[in-house]
Amino acid sequence: MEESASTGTLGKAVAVLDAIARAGKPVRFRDLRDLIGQPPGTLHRNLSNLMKEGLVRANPDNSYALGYRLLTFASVAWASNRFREIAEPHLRELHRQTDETVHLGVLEGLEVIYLDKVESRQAVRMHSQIGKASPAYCTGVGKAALAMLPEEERRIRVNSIHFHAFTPKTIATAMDLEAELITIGQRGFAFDDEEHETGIHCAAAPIHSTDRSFVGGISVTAPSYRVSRDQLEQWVPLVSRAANEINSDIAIQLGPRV
Amino acid sequence: MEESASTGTLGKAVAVLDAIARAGKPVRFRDLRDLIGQPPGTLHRNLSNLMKEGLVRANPDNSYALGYRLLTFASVAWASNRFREIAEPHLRELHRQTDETVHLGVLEGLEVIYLDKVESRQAVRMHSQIGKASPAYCTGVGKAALAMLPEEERRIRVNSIHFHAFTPKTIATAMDLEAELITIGQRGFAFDDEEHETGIHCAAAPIHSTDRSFVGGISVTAPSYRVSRDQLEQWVPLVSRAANEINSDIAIQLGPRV
DNA sequence: AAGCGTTGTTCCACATAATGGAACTGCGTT
DNA sequence: AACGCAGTTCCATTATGTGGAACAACGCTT
Repeated sequence: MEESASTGTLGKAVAVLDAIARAGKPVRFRDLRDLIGQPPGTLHRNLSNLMKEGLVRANPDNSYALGYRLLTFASVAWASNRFREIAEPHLRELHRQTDETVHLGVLEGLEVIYLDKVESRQAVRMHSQIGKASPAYCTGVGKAALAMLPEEERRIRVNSIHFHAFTPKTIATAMDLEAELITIGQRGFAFDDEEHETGIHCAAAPIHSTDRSFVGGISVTAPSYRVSRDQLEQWVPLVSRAANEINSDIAIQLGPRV
Repeated sequence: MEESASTGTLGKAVAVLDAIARAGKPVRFRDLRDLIGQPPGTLHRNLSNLMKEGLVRANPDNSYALGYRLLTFASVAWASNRFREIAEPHLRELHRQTDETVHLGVLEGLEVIYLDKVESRQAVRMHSQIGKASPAYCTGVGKAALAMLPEEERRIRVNSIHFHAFTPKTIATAMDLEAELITIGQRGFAFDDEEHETGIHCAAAPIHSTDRSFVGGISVTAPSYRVSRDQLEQWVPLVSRAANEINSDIAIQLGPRV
């Protein structure tokens, strides 16, 4: 009963996009060939088609980068996203209350994708993180979101994670994560205690559509040297309240049917 | 000698993405079917594949929206873009000098895609416009960029434009645009005199890679009621200087070969 | 509440488009 | 100048997408 049939031709094209994205810089033909193992003829045609569609861009030195059309698609995806729109005022309020960086993220497979961000120091480019994907198992938003999944679904996902210890405090086994998620599910909020990046911790709370087809979370993030664990814990009610308000706004605005 | 072969399967998948993007809001199956004319079976499979790849997302009410993975691709595309990176300090400087909104855009076919923006009033969401596509023929950046194309290429593009008079001042014929572009090419800068949106005008200057495989521009935009045409003209040297500095930085940093 | 029209889903014989090995081109290197 | 490798083109084979039609699910009307 294997249901996950391949996406055929499309999957191969997306694999090319993904390889370029993972590289994080322009890649040459040969590097791509090694990364995804497509024979030269096939890869060449894929790139050629992607370029015609504006999804890939060739530099004059025969290196390839992601195309500008992806920006346009993302711009629309972002602007027309209801969850983000509904959450926005609550992010601002939470930021006003804490004066620290507030994130909104959504769970996509095993990753959290950040949909929005409000940060104290506007000097840093605001959109630098929008769209960024991070592992769910070592981020506050990610753990809060995972904890909201139905038990069966949660277990499947947890068991397919490839753990990497980003810091000494990273939860690095399925068993530990499972235990942590149960705790988070019970108390309704999560911490990231320097699990992704040393010196950065956060408090997070889950948000979700009523049918949980969409799960995500919000968080308040701060450097450990400036904000104590105690302070973080004192913010939990604020974070939880914001999350609850978002949840209820979602339930109201997207209808009980959703 | 028709060279523009179709992109086959990929093209049809992208047509679906494009239709959803154009709608600017979640669309239902039937609407998509009408928009792109794919038979139900085909459309259903395309959507199914796009969803498996995370490029499309289904709402519980059977409407489809662009997927979160597009945000991630765009995030990488934006962060790893050298032109944007090189231009950034010059945008900031131009903003400092004028205290008005500064744009960086790149020409993609017949459209300008905005890569960056620095605006005076930070109250408005900064990334609201990043990735946005606008017609080239009625924007300052677009006209400046078109004017930099080799004559033959420019004429081909101008002749394939479908003009729409957004305002009474919009240039709406290929002949008028051609004349305007020649003028712009000679003097080295462009204005948008309320041609896209009544009450908004701007001064722009072209930027380009040395081989002109990439053309774009920067602009200073302001509402007419607050900034006079005279003021705009006085800013032209600043805009031109910033553009020239970007051009020379590009030439240096991306190498004479590029 | 039943029936009907609309909307979305599945299936399968067929046609088309993708595949990839191999031969080729051209650029950079010694 | 000749070598080697990155990148490109070609084409017979094969896998994949195609779309009509039959089917299922939903919601709206009577």
